[in-house]
Amino acid sequence: MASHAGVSMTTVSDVVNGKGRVDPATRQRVLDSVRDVGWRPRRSARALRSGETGIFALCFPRREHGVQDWLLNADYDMALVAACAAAAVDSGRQLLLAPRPTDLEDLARLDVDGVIIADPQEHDPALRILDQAGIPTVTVERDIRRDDKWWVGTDNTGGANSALDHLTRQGARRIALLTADERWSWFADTTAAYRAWCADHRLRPLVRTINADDPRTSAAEAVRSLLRLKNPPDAVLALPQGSALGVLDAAAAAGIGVPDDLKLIAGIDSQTLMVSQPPVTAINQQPMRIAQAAVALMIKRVTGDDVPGPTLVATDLVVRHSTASL
Amino acid sequence: MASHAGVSMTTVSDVVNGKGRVDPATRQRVLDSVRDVGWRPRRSARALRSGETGIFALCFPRREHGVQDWLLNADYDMALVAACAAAAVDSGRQLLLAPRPTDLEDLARLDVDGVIIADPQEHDPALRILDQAGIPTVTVERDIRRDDKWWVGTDNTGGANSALDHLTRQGARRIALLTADERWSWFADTTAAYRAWCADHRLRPLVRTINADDPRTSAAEAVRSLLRLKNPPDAVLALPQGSALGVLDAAAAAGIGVPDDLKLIAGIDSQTLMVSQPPVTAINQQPMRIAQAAVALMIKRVTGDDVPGPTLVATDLVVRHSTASL
DNA sequence: TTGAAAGCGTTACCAT
DNA sequence: ATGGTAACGCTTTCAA
Repeated sequence: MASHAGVSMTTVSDVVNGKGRVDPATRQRVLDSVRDVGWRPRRSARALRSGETGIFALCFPRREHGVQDWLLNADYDMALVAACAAAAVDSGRQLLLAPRPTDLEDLARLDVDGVIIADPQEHDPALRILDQAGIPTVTVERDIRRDDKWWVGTDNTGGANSALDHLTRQGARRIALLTADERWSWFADTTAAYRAWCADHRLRPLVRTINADDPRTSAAEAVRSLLRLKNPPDAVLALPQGSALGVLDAAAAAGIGVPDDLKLIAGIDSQTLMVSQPPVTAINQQPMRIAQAAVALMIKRVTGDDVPGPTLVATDLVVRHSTASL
Repeated sequence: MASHAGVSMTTVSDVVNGKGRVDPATRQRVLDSVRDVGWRPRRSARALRSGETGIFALCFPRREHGVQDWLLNADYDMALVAACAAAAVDSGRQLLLAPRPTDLEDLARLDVDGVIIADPQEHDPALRILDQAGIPTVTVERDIRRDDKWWVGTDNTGGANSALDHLTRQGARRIALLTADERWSWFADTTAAYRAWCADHRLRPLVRTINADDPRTSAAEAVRSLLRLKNPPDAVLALPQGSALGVLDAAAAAGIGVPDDLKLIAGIDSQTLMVSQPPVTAINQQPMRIAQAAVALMIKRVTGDDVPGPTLVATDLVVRHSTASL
């Protein structure tokens, strides 16, 4: 390449990196050669030289069923992935999709500038390994056992409050919560917010923990039992992805009308909730904003900027027919 | 690292690469040092040396609205991404998510062993650039203007035939097709298959091209006009993602019962079709198998193996209530 | 069984 | 304004 243009490697490097010290004529000659030869810089060589790969990794939890289903099949995850990739590209970087690193072997493969961990579990082992290896990490949602400011998360408390207030405004007097495994901050924080809200309003909390791996069926079961209470709920906040459909199933089976006899809000939005009968009001967790915030935070972390604390992203209540007042 | 273990770089390299020539004792000593020092090989250095990055890129079309929505919001794409990533990892590689390269700048950033192009358009410019740069490429679905065997695709013809046969078996006599821009092979091939099937069955084809960017509304409009025909269809095969819901909308608005008066099959499956009223029979395009095939093909391409021709993946008809017979 | 040295492509530094 | 050289961390080749 250098020889084709009749200049030194240094000059080529200066030209492609826009260093001002090259003579305009030389500069043009080099650029022409670059086009002619079809030359392009090798990322690996640059990475080796600079110590930076220009790549962030996004790691989803591994499911137990096998590698096939790393990613939850939720609309939320799709938006998160797409927006992370877009944000990475906007910053001149790229996004690698990887499974959670579980051992040093995995780490060896994962030669990136930073790792974004989606939905960390309590004491997430991947985080321990990454910390140990000194790889900059940012989590999407927080590891509930980790004291750390490098995370971006949904404002679960605000989301819960706006949902509960909305239900109250629509006439609900006894609101049940369907939650799941509290090792995830989403469930833990929202449940805490729900209890606090109930205390504020002098209401008795009505919480059922369901199985997030089989949300529809287990939500339906939970609602069936709730409806048999002597003082049954007139509204449900159904957190886990997919659980709202189970609530609809149970209501339909019991001849309970939604929203007339039972109002319903889903804790996370998805396309199915727009199509269901009736369409279900949902908390939009703003995956795109979360993704942008995560990448922005990662950039701060790798460039050495400090941050005062975690980033909270406000939710947005998408009102649909399942919470219409009569 | 080498000095910590008291051996040469060569030996370290041989140990971590499992070359058999090292003495077991030495080997163990090196492994211990690796653990102690927390050393891990740098991918960039290996890549520089070997010329292989161990990374494949998956490039989705850019939408016009901005970088935010590269990925279509379909379940199909989600599954494709996840399964490509999984397949890449299974082969010891990793998957990078990138926008379509549009110029040489983009290519410079994209230092990967191969690029998987999802849903190429007619004469996709990204393919031209990649070919020009000599970067191995595989497409998911085929560029209809490209004569090439390095693609994996859905068996659109088989899918169309099984859908049409199923409709016929369920009593349909006049089947309409909703398709879209035939620059995509999916629409082009399925439409051709539909016409051939009609010819075989001595039926007059009834085709409407709708706007895939606004599928629900434009499908509803198309169906509304179809229902006004003197000889209206009693079944619809609605190809574009989301169009089946528009068909349901139009039918409901016109007081036409599905499946009683109008049977419906969606050309691509999604979660919403399981929830809609009624649930809609759909062609499962097997995104996971497509993804596995794409990565497998890419591996063949980069390792120099030849292939006889493109890979076709069979579809699977998921029967739901919208095609029940009376 | 092990080691020394060259070289992958790039950029920083020091010379000219 | 430009060039030479070293160095980034690894693997391959050749030598001991």
